[in-house]
Amino acid sequence: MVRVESMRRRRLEPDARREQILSVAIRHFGSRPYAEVSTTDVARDAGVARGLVNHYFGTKKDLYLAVVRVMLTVPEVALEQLPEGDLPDRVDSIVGYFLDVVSRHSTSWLAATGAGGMAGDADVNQVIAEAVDVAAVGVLRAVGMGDDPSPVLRAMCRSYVGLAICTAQEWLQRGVLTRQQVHALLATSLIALVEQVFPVH
Amino acid sequence: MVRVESMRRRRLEPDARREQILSVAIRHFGSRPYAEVSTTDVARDAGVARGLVNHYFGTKKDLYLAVVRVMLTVPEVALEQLPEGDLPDRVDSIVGYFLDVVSRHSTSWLAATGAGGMAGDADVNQVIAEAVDVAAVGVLRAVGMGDDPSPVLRAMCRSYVGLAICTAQEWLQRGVLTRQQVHALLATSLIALVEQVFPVH
DNA sequence: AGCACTATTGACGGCGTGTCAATAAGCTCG
DNA sequence: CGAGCTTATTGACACGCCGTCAATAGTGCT
Repeated sequence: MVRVESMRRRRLEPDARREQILSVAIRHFGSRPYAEVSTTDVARDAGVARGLVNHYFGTKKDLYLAVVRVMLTVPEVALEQLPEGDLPDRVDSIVGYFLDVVSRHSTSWLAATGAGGMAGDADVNQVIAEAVDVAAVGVLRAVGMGDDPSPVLRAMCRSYVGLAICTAQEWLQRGVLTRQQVHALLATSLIALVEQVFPVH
Repeated sequence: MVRVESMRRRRLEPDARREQILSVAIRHFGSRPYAEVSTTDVARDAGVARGLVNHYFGTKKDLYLAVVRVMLTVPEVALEQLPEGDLPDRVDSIVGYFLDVVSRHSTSWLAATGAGGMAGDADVNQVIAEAVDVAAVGVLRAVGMGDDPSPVLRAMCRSYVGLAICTAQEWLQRGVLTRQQVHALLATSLIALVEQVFPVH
């Protein structure tokens, strides 16, 4: 059952080989927890010696970091849409867009965010923290407090992004909340923050 | 430099030995990420053969689960205080109590919650999810919607607990927010949820 | 003192990981 | 077309950590 290509060594461009291994790693880390994925599995599925994985992505954790980066950079793309209208409309659009993105590729997104921490590992936390921060500034721009936000404003908005992540996890993993309920919760929370908490500082 | 007691075997009651090993494990897992803690370290610091750790707590993950359970059961104690007064007063008291508990033993709490996931491990997630759920029903009781809350109400309040956890992490790990700002954010968010989102369902 | 119970040990086998010299695939040039 | 060179790729090595289990030795009891 082994392919003929795997009998003979195939020599690929470094970029192509790296991309191929990365895709296999994404599939594995997306469906199983970190500890249950071995670099041997990834190498075997990629039809490649295990040492090559270490050659392209140093350690196993580095490979995992690359995977998480790919999984989290997906939502960044279409934040360029500038919603017009008053505050409730803009909030509705940004919340709806977030729920769209999250529910589309829910499994990988859940794997990336649910991996939040990997038992307190510093590097993984930093990658997720950066993604949360860019999402926070995106939210700030969407609600009209965009240009050059203060550090405290950014921090508060990071907290809101944390709420959004937790609520989306609650929505997707357990089935108890409907999308409408999730939407209402996130929208009214954001409006309350923008109107009552953010202006004070 | 080795203690005289460690030269000779010491025989302890199972409960005492288990407690001793657990305390050492708490110290280690509280200061280092999961992967960087070996059962060899724990056993050596406890002055005990490594096999004994496996004998009391089956696998390494089971030991870690016991540690996380201890770290998370701390906040449950004094939720029995029933704050009287109108909604803002009750919200203020519950938020202040939460921030007190969290800031008191911040390191272990951060280790337990920041471990949120351990890279998607099912068992660890379930332990944290249970702690979040009991916190959610505590919040619901504190705000007066306590008796027999519906599943959707519990789910929404779990989301709010997620916001509280993320905000506390933001507060304790980075230093950008003050306690007053964190308090205001959590209080107004909870009030908005109670007044505008919860009643609809 | 001798004995039985059991807490405790130490070694064994296995797995996963990171490293590094050796190998061969594919391109270039005579 | 063949020799040579670059380098992508391999395979084996050593190390560390984990779970298991029979063997060992504390400790109380008769």
